[in-house]
Order: sequence, then C-alpha cells, then structure tokens
Amino acid sequence: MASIRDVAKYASVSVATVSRVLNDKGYVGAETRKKVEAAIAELNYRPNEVARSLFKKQSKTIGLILPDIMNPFFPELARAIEDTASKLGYTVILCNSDEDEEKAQRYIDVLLQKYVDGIIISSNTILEKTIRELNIPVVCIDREISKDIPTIVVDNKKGARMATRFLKEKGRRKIAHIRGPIDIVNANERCEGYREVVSGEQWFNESYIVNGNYRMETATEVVLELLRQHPEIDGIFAANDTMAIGAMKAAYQHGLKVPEEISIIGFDGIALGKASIPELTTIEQPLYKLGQTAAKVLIKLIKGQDIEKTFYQFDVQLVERDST
Amino acid sequence: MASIRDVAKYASVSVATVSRVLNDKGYVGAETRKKVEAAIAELNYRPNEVARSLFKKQSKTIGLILPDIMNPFFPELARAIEDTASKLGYTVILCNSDEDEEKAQRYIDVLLQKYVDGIIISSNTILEKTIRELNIPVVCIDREISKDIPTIVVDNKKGARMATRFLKEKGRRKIAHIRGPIDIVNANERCEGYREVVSGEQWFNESYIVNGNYRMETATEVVLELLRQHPEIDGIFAANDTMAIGAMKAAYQHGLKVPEEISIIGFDGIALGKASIPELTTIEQPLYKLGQTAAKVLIKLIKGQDIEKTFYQFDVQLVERDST
DNA sequence: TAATTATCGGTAACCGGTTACAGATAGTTT
DNA sequence: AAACTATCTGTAACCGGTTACCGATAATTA
Repeated sequence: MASIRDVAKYASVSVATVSRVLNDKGYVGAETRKKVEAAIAELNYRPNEVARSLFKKQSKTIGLILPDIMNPFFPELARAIEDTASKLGYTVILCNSDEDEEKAQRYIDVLLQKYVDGIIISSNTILEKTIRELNIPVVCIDREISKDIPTIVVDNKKGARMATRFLKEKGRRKIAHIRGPIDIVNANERCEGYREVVSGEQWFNESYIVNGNYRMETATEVVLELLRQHPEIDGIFAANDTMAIGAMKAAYQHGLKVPEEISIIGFDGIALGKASIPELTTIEQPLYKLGQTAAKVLIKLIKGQDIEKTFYQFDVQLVERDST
Repeated sequence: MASIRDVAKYASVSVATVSRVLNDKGYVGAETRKKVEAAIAELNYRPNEVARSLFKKQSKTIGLILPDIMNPFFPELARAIEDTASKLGYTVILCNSDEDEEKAQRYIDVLLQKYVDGIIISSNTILEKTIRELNIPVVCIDREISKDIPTIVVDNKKGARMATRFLKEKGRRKIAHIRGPIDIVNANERCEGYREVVSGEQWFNESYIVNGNYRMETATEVVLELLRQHPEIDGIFAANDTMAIGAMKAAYQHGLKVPEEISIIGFDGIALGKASIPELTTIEQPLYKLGQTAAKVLIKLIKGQDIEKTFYQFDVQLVERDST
C-alpha cells in the first residue's frame, strides 16, 4: 500500500502538503492541490487509519457491549447503532458480556487499549465508578446505571400501565404478571407499572406476580405452575415478548385458547412477536430509534459537542395483534 | 495513560528491555524482569495496541460482514465468531451489507484502512477477484463464492433431501417447495435437493416450486396463492425457517391445521422455530459450530498456519418438532 | 591466562500519519 | 524602495510501540 511519502514523492511536494490537502487544513495552492490529488488518484492512496489513530489518540471506532447478540432484543439495537455510526464515519466493535461483570471489564480493557473513542453499553452489573474512570464517553442503552451517565431508555412504567390497563379494558378480570430479573431496572419498573394498575383491585394478590428471567422456557414453566394454582387467571402481562411467547405455550399446554380464554400481552416489540401464531400484542419500544439515538449522542460526546440532556426517555406504543 | 517509556524510566531500564519482558522475547535477566514487572504493575501499564498495530501492520481485529444482523439467522453465527475470536485474542468489527455490493465494498475499504487482519463474509454479490485483491485472509460463511476461498457451509442438498423425504415418510403425498432467492447458492442447492426427491413422482409439477425471498411476509403471500391453486398440497418444505413460519401463517389463514392437514418443515434451526406454535420441525444447521470454525480457520490463516482444507461442509440434522 | 561464547541491556531507526515552526515568495502599503 | 502581510511549502519532531544491531559482562573452554 502506498504511503503518504510515496504520494509526496510522486507529486514532488512534501508530506505536510499532502496531509494538508487530505485534511483540507492550512494553505495549499490550487496548482499544488491538483498535483497532489492526481498523485493520490494515480497511486490509489488511502491514508492509514492506524497511524492517524496513533497520533490523534482516537480511532473512529466505538465499542458496543451487549449481554448477548443472540437475545432477539439486541440485534435491532445493534443494527441501528452500526448504521448510524457508519454514516457518521465510525466503526463498531461488538462484544457479548453475558451479563458477566468480569467479562465486561475485560472487554472494556481491550477496547481502551485499542483507543476506542467511546462505548455504548447495556449492562446492570457494571458500576458507575468503573465507567467514570474510563475517561472516554459512555452511553447506556436499555439499562440505566446512573443519572449522570447518558442513558437511552423507554418509559417502562408507563408501558406497563398501558399493557395492564389494556387487558382490563378487554374485559379481563384476573391479570397476572411475569416479571423480569430483580437486578434489572427495567424489569422492576415494568413490575411497578403493573402494580400501580392492579394494587387497588380486590382480587389482587402478591402471588399474581411470578418471577421470570426474560427467557422463554422459564416463562413456560412458571406460567404453567401459575395457571395450575390460579385457574381464574384470564390475562397475563409478560415483562418481555420472549416470555410472552413462553406464556402462550404454557396456556396451550394448559388447554387454554389464546386469546379466547386468556389474553397475553408482551413488551418490547421484537420481530418474534410477529412470527408467533397468534401474533403477539405488545408494548412496542422504538428499538431502531433507541439505537440511533445512542450512537448519535455518543458521537456528539466524542466530538466534544454538548448534548441537550443526559436522560433520553422514549415513548412506547401499544401494538394490538391477535393474542388479546 | 502510562507509556512504555514511563515504565522504562520507573524501572531504570531501557524501553527495549520493557518490550522484551512484555513479549517474552530475547534475553532478560531474572532481576531485571522483576523490576520491570513491578513497574508495570505499579503504573498499571497497558501497552497501546494502536502503536503496536502500526509497527506490526496488523491489528488483532477481524471484520465481519453480514447481510443484516436483524435477520435471525445471523446472530448465532456472529456470536460464535465473536466468542471464538475473543478467546484467541481478536476483536470483531460488525458490518451490515444489506446484500449490497457497493456497501460491502465500502466496508471492506474501511476495514483495510484499519488494518484488520482478516475478514469473514457472508455475501453472494461480492466477486472472487475483489477478495483476491485484498491481500488479507478472507473466509466465507453460509454463502459460497469460489472453491478457492475458504468456505464454511452445510450440506444443503442433503438437508433438502432429508426434509423432503421426511415429509414423504410422514405420509404426505403432494409436497411443495418454497425456495429462496435465485442468486443465492444455498437456495439453489436446497431446491435441487428437493427436486432430486420429487422429480420422479408422477404428481410433481414445476408449479409446486414457488419463489420466496427468505422473508416471512412474502412466504405467507406466495403460499396462500399456492394453496388456492393447489388445494391438494399437504406438505411444504420451506428453504428457511422464517419462510416456514410464514407458510404456517398462510396455512392457518387458508383454514388448514398444522400438522393435521398439512405438514411444514423448515431449514436452518434458528431460535424462532422453537417460539412458534406449533414448534417448527426443521433441518438444523450447526450454526455455532459454523461460526466457530470460520473464526478458527480465519485466525489460522492470519497466523500463517496451514489449514487442512479450503471447503468445510458440515452435516445438518433433522429436528422433529410439532409442525409435521 | 587468553579466547570464545552465552547472556543481557541500550541506542536509534522505523511503522505512517500530523503539525509546530520556519523560510520563501508575491502582493500591498507607506 | 523599504517594510509589511498574506499565502504557500518544507523540515523535523512526535504519537507509542518493536527490533536490528552493537557493546558489555560473565561463564566456559582451550
């Protein structure tokens, strides 16, 4: 590959001049510029990004740390982030942390060594202190760590209220909730939203809230048990779509028809919901928008620009399909 | 961040010595080594990967170019590749090409500028010549471009035969096939496998093969039309799971029960198949294994090691669930 | 004891960009 | 004509690693 010195030699100018036309910086005469451009074209020269990174101490690369790209919730976020970053001239390194703090920490170390300009992370295990010590911009997505770190989320509580109220409006009398992991903020918020709506009801009882872990199989198990213990249940609000599908399976196994005998609503709006039969009613997050915003905000921070706020909360939308 | 010169100064040795203990190369006295290690620990020194890359002309980074990470087929591959690369000390840059050759080419340019050590690509638009000109190792996954480029795929034709025969064994008499895009090799191979099994049947007729594009909605449309024209059809082999789900939806819309009145089998073995109701019978690819192999082979090539073969074809497995 | 070899450590150039600084030329002002 | 300014270009140091090469010391051999 041709280097900047080759180009300089070919155009009979100095490397400084070539660098100037490359970066459109400082004075360059029209004639000289033309010569240099011709040389660049002729030699098919592309500046070496690594050398540039070394001097500039930045790499036009961002790190993306997700729990697991195989979790169907994340691909759309990842796609939006990659699209946006790419449009703005950045490249993204993908990391799967498996919700494991140590693993996340190792990834962070590697990313720092590679001079990434910033990190987008979805994690509930990482500590605020750790992030603050990085000295590069970080934005959190889907999971909130601290009000001081820029965060992109949806209004989980409101969404949960919408979901629960919707089941009531559909005439459901006994509505259960399959919640997400206790250490994940959004799971608690969704549970809280559900509570706000049902806590006044005389039928409500703590055993209507069962623990899930955002995974399908577990949801099927716990819902099966729930239905055995509470045959009166005719509505389920699952804290995510994956568990909602699991709940649908449990309902079928228990001999209940969806939506005739029991209504099920999810949360997230992942593609999976459109693949189930019947298609899943859900509280849809603007996933692409979230990812896009995360990338935009991060890159603004990288460039040292101001951001309007540190907490971006988007609205969710009820998408009625066939499971309610 | 501390540099190697800081460490050298702190340990009262030269930078060369520090580099030697860092890389375990050349002679270093036991005493000296200890001093240096202490200094490294004390200053919390981490070598700058960018500087190293510049000199070594390699970055411990690989590029992964996929059509679209939102396509549920790819996350598992991506995960396997990332896991494996990470274990071997490599980092992966994610790129979504949208099957667009120009976009892929732009990504390749960027990756080259960043000195990636190799590329894993899934594409049918990119040309062999383009790849050969890169001068860095490339391996293809899922899609075959040329016998000369290391490729990781499954035995599509065999899988297709298995699927079709399985439907016959289940007593299905009129079996249709929803094929994938004509410009994708694996779609053609799967179609070929189907053909081999049914072409001898007297009922077989070209109109039993309909064109899909690996997407659900389209599959639903074409299958609906197919069922209208051929009410005798009692079995469908879809070239991928996503279309199989689409076919199931069409069957329901057409008033057919799955699997009682019509059997449907897919191909790929993506997680989606386990989320549908009824769960999808499919020809499962060892996706994780494929990704893992791609990463291993690529890294071997990067290190200049020999690889056993240039064409890795894995076996598929029939996973019987509830749609047949 | 002298010569040879193994071990150890330092100096400086290099990877391929960027940029501070200085020097040269041309045009303008007094 | 002298002084000054605006425009243009080049030299060399720097980013933070790696490594070729050289010199010094200690251990071994003749």
